[in-house]
Amino acid sequence: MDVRVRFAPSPTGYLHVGGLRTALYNYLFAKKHGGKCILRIEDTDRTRFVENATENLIENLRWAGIEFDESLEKEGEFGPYIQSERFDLYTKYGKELLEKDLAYYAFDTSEELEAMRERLKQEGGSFKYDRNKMRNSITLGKEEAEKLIAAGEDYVIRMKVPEEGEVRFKDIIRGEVKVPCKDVDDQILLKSDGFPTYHLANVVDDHFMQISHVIRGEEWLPSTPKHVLLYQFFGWDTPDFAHLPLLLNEKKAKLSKRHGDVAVEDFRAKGYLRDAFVNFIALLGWNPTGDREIYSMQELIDLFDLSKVNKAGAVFDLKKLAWMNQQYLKELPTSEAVPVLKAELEKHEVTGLEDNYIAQVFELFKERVTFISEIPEMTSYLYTEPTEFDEKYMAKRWKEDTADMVKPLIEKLSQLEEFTHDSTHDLTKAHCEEADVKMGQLMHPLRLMLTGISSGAGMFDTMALIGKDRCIKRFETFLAKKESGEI
RNA sequence: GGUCCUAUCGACUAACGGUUAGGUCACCAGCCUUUCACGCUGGCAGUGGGGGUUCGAAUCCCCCUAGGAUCACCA
Repeated sequence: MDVRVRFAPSPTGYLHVGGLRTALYNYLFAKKHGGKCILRIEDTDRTRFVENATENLIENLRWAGIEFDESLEKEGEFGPYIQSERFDLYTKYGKELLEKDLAYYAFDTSEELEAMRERLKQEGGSFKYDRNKMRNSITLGKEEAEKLIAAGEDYVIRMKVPEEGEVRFKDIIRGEVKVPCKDVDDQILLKSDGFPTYHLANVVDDHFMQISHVIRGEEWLPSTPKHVLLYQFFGWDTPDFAHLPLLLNEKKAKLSKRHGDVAVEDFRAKGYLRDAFVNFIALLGWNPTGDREIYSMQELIDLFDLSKVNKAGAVFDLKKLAWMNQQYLKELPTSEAVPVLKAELEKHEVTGLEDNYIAQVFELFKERVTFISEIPEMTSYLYTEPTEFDEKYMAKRWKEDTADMVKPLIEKLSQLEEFTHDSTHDLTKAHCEEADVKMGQLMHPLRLMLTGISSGAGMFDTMALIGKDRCIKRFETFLAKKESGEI
């Protein structure tokens, strides 16, 4: 059988990380089996139309490295790939069900349905549609129903779930699932505006697009019996199902927009690296070996195994994501980092630096940060002379005699022709041996005078980056301030 | 409340009847070191409970408990 899978999001205006994981697994599965991965937009809810939502979706998926074999932008032979343009299909198959007596008209208003649910709640038990007590073509009779429709009354079409028996289906991840028919609701198939609900549209489209495997989130598991029944009603083959474990927040509830970031673009904006993010998402619910964390997209494809995906939900841990990002940041080619860092520096009004200089800054700081965006702030002393000096650091490292100890070294440094990491290092080392002081005794005061803070890259690298003239000037300024008692 | 799903360190996971239950994040300690990081080494920490099946159970079955999802003219 040809593998054909689809990612079928509704255009809500953003791509949820759970959606990205679903799209990714569909993609990995298709690639692994040499099949096709399809993108279908499910926009049957007219009330939720969002401008540019589809473009946003596609753009974010593309960023993640997920390319579809068939989509709105790349039509295959099973289009259209957006449900609002497949309207007639759903009408046709809704009608077919009506003719087969596997569906019926219902005229209940939302108030009447509300009242029914309230009543059912009082009685205890389920809240499913009470077919025999409501206003529909079963209680009213076909003729009366047609009269109402002719008179212009609003109606929906509901599926007629058998009263006896049970629905069974195989889930690749969970095994066999069974649900008694009496617990399956008479789902609305066609709404009063004539548009289909997800359930009808999804089944019809999956059938005609020849989808072989339905890979989606676990939230769809409870409605899958309805879908299976629909396949049976139509006499169509049922695809294989795989319901992915939910992505959870710290409280172990479904990750939702209410708490923190869930949109892929939020993570992008924060500066997460594409490969790191995708790697992390891929490992939520599955790990190919258990003794490795870093995998390329190609490795994920080669190793992907749907049947080994976890059943239990996975908590989305930002700390591990941060670690993952750092791992990728360390390996990021400097040429790719430079434009990003340059833009970040511009946000801090640092401009006019040579690419080569920015590259050196990145090299020195990539192992000290999670995001490139953190670099400008922690390297501000490279661009402007420090005016504040960490008091704790000063108290700890600047003693009575420090000025006198440091002056001879500064004098020697100022004589240096070549001011590089090696030359300053060699000179300082020789000086320390000669003067019989430990390197640390001088390194800290130098750092204090030059940067004002206690952390940063190696001192000799830092000096080389600041340059001889600026270094000497900062030493002198600091010493003068010390002498005048300003600091 | 009905239905369905789920249950290995705090978190992500490996072990698909036989391992001293492994790896990673986080945390702690040490090493490295001119600081901060990185890195390295070590440590803490887990099969929810009870019954079965079996020579042997994290793994298979049942019950309990706990969590979650779902029950819209949303997807």
